[in-house]
Order: sequence, then structure tokens, then C-alpha cells
Amino acid sequence: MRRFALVDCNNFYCSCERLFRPDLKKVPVVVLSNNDGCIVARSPEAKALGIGMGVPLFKVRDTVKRHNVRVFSSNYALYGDISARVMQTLERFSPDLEIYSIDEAFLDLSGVTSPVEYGQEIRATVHKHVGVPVSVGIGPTKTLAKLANYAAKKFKATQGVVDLSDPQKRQRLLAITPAGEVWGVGRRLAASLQKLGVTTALDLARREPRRIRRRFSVVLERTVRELNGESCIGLEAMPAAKKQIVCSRSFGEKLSDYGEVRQTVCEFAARAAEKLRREGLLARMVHLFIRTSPFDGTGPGYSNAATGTLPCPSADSLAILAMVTRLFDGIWKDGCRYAKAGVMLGDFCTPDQVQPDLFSAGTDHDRNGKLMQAVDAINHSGRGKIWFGGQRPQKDWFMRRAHLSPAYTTRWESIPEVG
DNA sequence: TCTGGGGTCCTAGGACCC
DNA sequence: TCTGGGGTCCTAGGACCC
Repeated sequence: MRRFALVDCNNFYCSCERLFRPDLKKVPVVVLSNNDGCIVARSPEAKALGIGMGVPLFKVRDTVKRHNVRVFSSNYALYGDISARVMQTLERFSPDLEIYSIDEAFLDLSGVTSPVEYGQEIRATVHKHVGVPVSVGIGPTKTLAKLANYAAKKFKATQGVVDLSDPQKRQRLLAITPAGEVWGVGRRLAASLQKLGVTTALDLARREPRRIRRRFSVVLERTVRELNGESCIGLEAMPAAKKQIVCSRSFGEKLSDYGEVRQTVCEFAARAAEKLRREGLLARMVHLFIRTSPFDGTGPGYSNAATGTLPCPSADSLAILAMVTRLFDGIWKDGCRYAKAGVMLGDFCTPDQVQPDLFSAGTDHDRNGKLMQAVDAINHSGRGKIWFGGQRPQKDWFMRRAHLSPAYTTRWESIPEVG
């Protein structure tokens, strides 16, 4: 029988912050989204205080103050590095591993004879080598492994490992799990299902897959089958090639000045182009959007976007910047308080798939490839040493990060000392 | 005062083809 | 009265995930 495990770090960002701060054990900790906007991770103590996931910080200020909740800005340099260490450790436990997100991975455990003990070993090893707590869910399908992981986190008695290979055990858990907790069932679907009298995961599992397909979609049909132990979603050990790259951000403060917003979108364009080159891809499609805040009652609301096609697929910052400034002039409107903008690249191909322009000598990629390599190499050692005309070098106001922890593992100056 | 960012997949409908 | 059938490609929008 096939057997999948889902290994998921517990409150990952909070656990990372605690790694070098033993004094934060047992106290409530939260981590914020970009711009210090919303709460995106909570320690168990913070959850117990009733602080919800995704809640804007300003709405829980009182609770934070009253219970001395420790607040951190998101520190992706730290989380990315810790994540890589966790994944490296997991690789020892299965040759087939799919890194599903920054804090979770699916493992193929098909040959393993005592999965629960194996799960415990995984937990202990990650804790010893990296120091963050993980939970392990095991099942014959990915959806069931996900559900097992949910149970492993929710019920203390499981000691962080749950195996749902046994159908009876499976049924007992499904019966007490709300349908909305199932992987692939979001808020909207949960509400629609409710109307059909489907409230628990077991209700969903007992529906006729064909009818679910007709009423909803093939995606939900697969979910139903997976809940019944029929594996429909395989392990993807090779990360799929990206289909789009986005660089977008809310501004640290509202901007109304043409020049300032223009510089900012150029900055996004340059970052997106950098990501594109790191993937080794060329883009044909360039998309730009700007908008005011939907929560801002003080000015006129405005949101607009434009898409352009490059004459020749490119990863050249200069070509992409030129396109973005052209698009920008097409959608700019005076007198608005802009809150957010973003650049999206898409319609990718690889350099060997490019059809060169009949009337020009070589592509942008040929002409500027070396220049881009040099720029990336220089900027790699610390952001913002070289930038293009129009682009805005990063400034303090660009993003609020008032509660940032040190980059303990990725900057020499920030390595903790033991006295 | 203060509300994240980066992705994927599926479906329906229109344009167009023979 | 009554005007086909089968197919592809593209886009926008919706839903989901972390």
C-alpha cells in the first residue's frame, strides 16, 4: 500500500524566533506579515489568548499589551535558512520528498513497516539537528496525511504523530473533523457543502464522487476519493517550473507623488527580473497594477492594471523596466493616495526556445546577458549596490519592520555569542 | 494612524477553425 | 418554421493553498 507522511513544523515562524531566544519559551509570541500588518504566526500561548490568524495587529493591541505578547516582524532570511535545514534533515528519511511549502514536506514512506515509530524518529531527529518542533501525519493519500497531521497537532495524546492507515481509526477521526479542515475545502466550499448537509469530513467522504464532480469540480471529486483512501494526488519530487513571478508590496506609507510611485514600481520590476534570472527563464508577459487602499476612506478609490508583451522573450532588467514605465504612464492617475503596487511576469520560456527577431541582431538576452550576470553577482552580496535609472533604492519607509529579529544564521555580525 | 505576499488549478464563455 | 458538429485557444474570474 502507498503511504505518505506530511511533516509540518509547529508555528514555524514563532519556533524560528524562539530558536535563539530560550527566554521566549512558554511566553506568547506572534510574527507579523510584511509591513507589520497582520498576524501570520502565533505560539500556542498566543493562540490561547484568542489571537486569531490573519488578524491586523492594531485590532489586538490591547491583548498584546495586557499579556506582554512578544511581537516580531517577519524575518524571511532566518525562516528560509531554518527551513532549508529542516528539509535537509528530512531527506535522510525518504528518497522521495516533496517540499510543499516553507514549513512542510510530503515524504513517501511506502516501504516503512512501523510508521508511527518512524514518525517519532523524524520528530526527534529534526528537534535534535535543527531545534524546531514538527508534527507528522501519515496516511495512504496526501489528503489523509494532511488530516493526520491536523490531528497530531490538535490532540496532545498523539505525541505529534498520527497514522491513519487503519480505516476504522480513519472513520473515527473523520466523524469529528469539520469538513472545512479538509485540505482543498476552503471557506466558500465549506459554506456550500453545509447547505447540502455536509458538515463533517465523514459526510464529505460518504458523498458520491461523480455527483460531487458534477455539482462542484473534479478537484473536490479527487478530495472525496482521497478521503476514502484512493490516492489521486502523487508526490512531486521535482519542483515544477514557475509559471509566473510576482513582486508586489503594500507601501510603508501612502504615496501620491508620480515620481515616487514610478520609482517604486521600477524597483518591483527589477526585483521580479532578478527572480526570473535566478529561475533561468525568460518572460514575454509583463503586468503592472497600482491601487489605493480599500480601507482608505479619505480619498477616491482607484485601482488599475495594464499588461504588455515584450517583442522578444527576455530576462533583461532594462527591457522589463522600459515596459513597466510605459505601462505605468498608461494607468497613472493624479490625486490618489496609493497603497500598493505590483509587477507580474509570465508566459515564460527557456533561452533555447527563443525565436529571435528576424530584423534585429541577437536578442536582449544575448546582448545584456553578461551585464545582468554582473549586476546580480554584485547585488547578491547585499542588496542595492547597483540599480538602474528609474529604480528606487530601498529606503527605510519602504516597508515597516519595527520588530525585526537579527539574522542569526545568515549574517556574520548577527551570530549569537555564548558567554 | 494601522488590514500580507506569492502562488496554482479549474471552469465557463467567446472567438475562431474546418 | 426549424440551418451542424467538433474542436482548439485564450481570457477572466473564482476557488484553493501556504
